[in-house]
Amino acid sequence: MEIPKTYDKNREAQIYERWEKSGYFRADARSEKTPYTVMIPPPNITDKLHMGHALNNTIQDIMVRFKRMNGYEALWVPGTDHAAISTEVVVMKELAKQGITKETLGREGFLEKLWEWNEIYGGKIISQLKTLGSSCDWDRQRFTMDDGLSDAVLEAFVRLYEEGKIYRGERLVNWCIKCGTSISDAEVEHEDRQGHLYYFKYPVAGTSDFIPFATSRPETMLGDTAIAVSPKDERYAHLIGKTAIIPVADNREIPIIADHYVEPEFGTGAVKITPAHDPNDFEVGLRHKLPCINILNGDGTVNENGGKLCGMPREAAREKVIEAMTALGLYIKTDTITHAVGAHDRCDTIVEPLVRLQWFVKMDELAKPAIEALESGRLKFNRERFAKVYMNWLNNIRDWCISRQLWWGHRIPAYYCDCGHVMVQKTAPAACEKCGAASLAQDNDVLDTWFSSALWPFSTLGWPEKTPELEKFYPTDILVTAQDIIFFWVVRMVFMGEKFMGKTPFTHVLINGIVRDEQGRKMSKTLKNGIDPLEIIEEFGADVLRLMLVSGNAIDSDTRFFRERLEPARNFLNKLWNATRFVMMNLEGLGYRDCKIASLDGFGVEDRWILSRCASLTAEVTEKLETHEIGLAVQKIVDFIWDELCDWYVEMAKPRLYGRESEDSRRTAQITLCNVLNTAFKLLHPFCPFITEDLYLALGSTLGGASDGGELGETIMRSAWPAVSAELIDPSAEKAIERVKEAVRGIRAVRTEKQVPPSQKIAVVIVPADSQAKELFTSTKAALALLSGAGEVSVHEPSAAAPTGAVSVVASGATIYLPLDSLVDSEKERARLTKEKKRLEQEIERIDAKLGNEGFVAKAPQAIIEAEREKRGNFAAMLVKVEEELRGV
RNA sequence: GGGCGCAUAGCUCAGCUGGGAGAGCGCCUGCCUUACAAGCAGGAUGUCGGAGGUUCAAGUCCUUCUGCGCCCACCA
Repeated sequence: MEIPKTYDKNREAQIYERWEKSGYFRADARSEKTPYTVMIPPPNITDKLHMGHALNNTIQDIMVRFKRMNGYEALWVPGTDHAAISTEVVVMKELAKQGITKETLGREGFLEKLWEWNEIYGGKIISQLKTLGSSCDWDRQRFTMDDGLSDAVLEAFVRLYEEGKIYRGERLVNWCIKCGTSISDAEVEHEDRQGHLYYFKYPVAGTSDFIPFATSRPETMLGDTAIAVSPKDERYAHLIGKTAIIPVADNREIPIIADHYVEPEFGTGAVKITPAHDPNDFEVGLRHKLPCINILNGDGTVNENGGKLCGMPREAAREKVIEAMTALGLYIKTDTITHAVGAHDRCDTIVEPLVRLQWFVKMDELAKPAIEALESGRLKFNRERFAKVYMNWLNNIRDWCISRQLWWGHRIPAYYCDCGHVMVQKTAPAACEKCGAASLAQDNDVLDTWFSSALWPFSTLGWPEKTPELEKFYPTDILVTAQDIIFFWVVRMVFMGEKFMGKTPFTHVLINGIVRDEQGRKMSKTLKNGIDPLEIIEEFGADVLRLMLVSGNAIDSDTRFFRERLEPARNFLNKLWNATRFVMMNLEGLGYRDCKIASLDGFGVEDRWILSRCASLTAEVTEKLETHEIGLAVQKIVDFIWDELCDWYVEMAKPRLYGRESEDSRRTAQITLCNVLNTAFKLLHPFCPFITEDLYLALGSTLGGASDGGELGETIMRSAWPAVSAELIDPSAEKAIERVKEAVRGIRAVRTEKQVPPSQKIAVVIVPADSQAKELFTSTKAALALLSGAGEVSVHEPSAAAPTGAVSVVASGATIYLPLDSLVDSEKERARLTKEKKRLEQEIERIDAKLGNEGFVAKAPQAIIEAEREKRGNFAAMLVKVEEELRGV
């Protein structure tokens, strides 16, 4: 049988295609099995997927595949997000290259372009997810703007409106002058920037007095409607109630008021109040019933309220105001300060607070069940600190501005009549229900993209229809996402889920870290440091990428992407490939059609050892996956396969496989290898789905195409997860093999020290510590010989005398003699044994100190104390042997 | 202003509920041993950031300091 020496990664595509064709990814709403549901965080159709998506989707796939093999009706719903503003910006940029603007195309024409874009990028994303191996149920693929989800959005909007939880009002919103739309608080990024703090003074009407103040935005003087001072501030007490004059605004007079918002220590202790352009001032304005003068247009230019400055951009207007005030002798000074300014997260333009008529979701009542969900434990985060982030946001939540002055998105279902009546309903009304007029205008705005994603866990299952899917698969089990969208998305899904479904949309939130570049920077388009997952998959295969992404990192911490980190992953898969290849080459004459083990009769101690280790591994990996400790789970699998299985057991089995021992022993080695490999394939399958499928099927067909209820049958992904077989766990076999390993390591070390080449087979004499050890070394003689490069191994009686002219190695179960004749140098032997003696004495001393400590003996757990005593006994016995040897040298 | 994270071998990082410091890469030595040189065997390397504390026992828990990084926030 010809099997290539390395795994062919190009087979991944075929394997995926077969899975898809066979319907293995489908979940059935009518199944009797317990559901396990995961909703993909729908990637934005702005671009193809990046490395962060690769990690995020790998984690989801691991959980889904794990649960599917565990007998759950596992459903992973895939889909994409229209990403309102982000996509609109990207498409506008593309169109600009052709000299087209959205205005020239008109609303209809522009939306057509966006749907075309969606065809291309939505498709790319889906094909990337498939390349990665994602086992999504593609029959259920959704898009946030498809008909069903759009209907859900309308339904949610109308219901919230009817309950008074959505309202329209003039509020101060974050306005992006570049995008020409309002944005939510969450979309504003604060950063410290250098700026100026300008000091001016206004004359106080009817007096010769002036009131000084500081501002970082002088142009807003045009919209000032008061000057506020602290009620406790004696300096200005006499001015309260008087009016100040704004010379640059046609000498408009504004009241001087007292408000606790003012900090007397900052600036001059007096603050100009511009309710239309500052959130604090807006609040002050409400308290004092001040007028609100909006001085800016949506594009950032000064409007008609700015008088002579009308039409001027905000920066230019600022200069003009400063000039004018200086000319009037009302300028005092300028300080340089660093202060936090808000910028739009999509375009980095400084956000302008503006009063606008917008739609809002009233958050106070909606937030309560979301807070309660976490407090009651219905909702859990993988790390406590993420729960804190979630809580902090909810406890300080403000109303959510949901209207956006864009075209790409769900258009707000509000219809306006000239008579002033407003109708909010799912379908356009034929006429005004109040005055009967037929000419109605729909609201021009669309909804914040997160409004539709907030409904994702149930809108994807058919809500508001009562579908069997919704009944079966909601609520979902786990949400895997990154920390940066806890407020944007996680919080909102929770309160919408609580609101419309009466249930928390998921029980576990698994926050994964960010994939950074090798310098630890975030991968971004501007830095051009992004790495395309497809390129990596092309070169190494999806299994290698997946393995690398989840290895060697805690799931919640950020990880750096190095190409060098791919190699260990590739090497490991190559190791597994070759180990399997080796086993398959040695299966001749087995005569079994599967690899089940009914009884351990006739199995060697090394067989029982590896089966025991494999059973422990199964238990550990299962437990780690249940608790979402993915990195720890995969590490255990890799260590087991490479170290215990390949480096020890396979080597130990060789003499038996090569037919140098009995036919029965060969068969038990074969069956053990098949059994352990089969388990290893399954445990590794969620992480590396392709290679494990290939090997599982190859091993199955070598055994004769066994078909016993799916085992080694048609696909690994629908096979049963290995059962945790407690009966296979055998501490005595594990202890025994540890003794053999210790002996082998001792011999190898001596060989290296004496520079005996591997080709030189040396004789080994073993004097076991007791009769049990004698039996052990007798039965593993051939394996030990192979592992230590020995020509002949003879096991003597426990009481046998030491051979002369030999190097001795004292191990736990035996003293081993290597008759190396000419190589033996008694000086060196004495030194070596003395060193060993010292080491043992130190160990014993350390344990004695511990056991001599009253506190330890009184308070430490019994098992810990016992283990220390046992170790001491072992060291003491070895010390006696070493001293004996020392006397003989 | 508030909150959080990180600091462990030359590098990148594991180390879950406290019980004798680990992996990969790199480095040194020797090997093409009939599965694998993408490999095998042997080896060197750490006051687990500093200082206190709790405990029989601290990389692990508490306090504090230092240095990086992140998030939230309306000081004009």
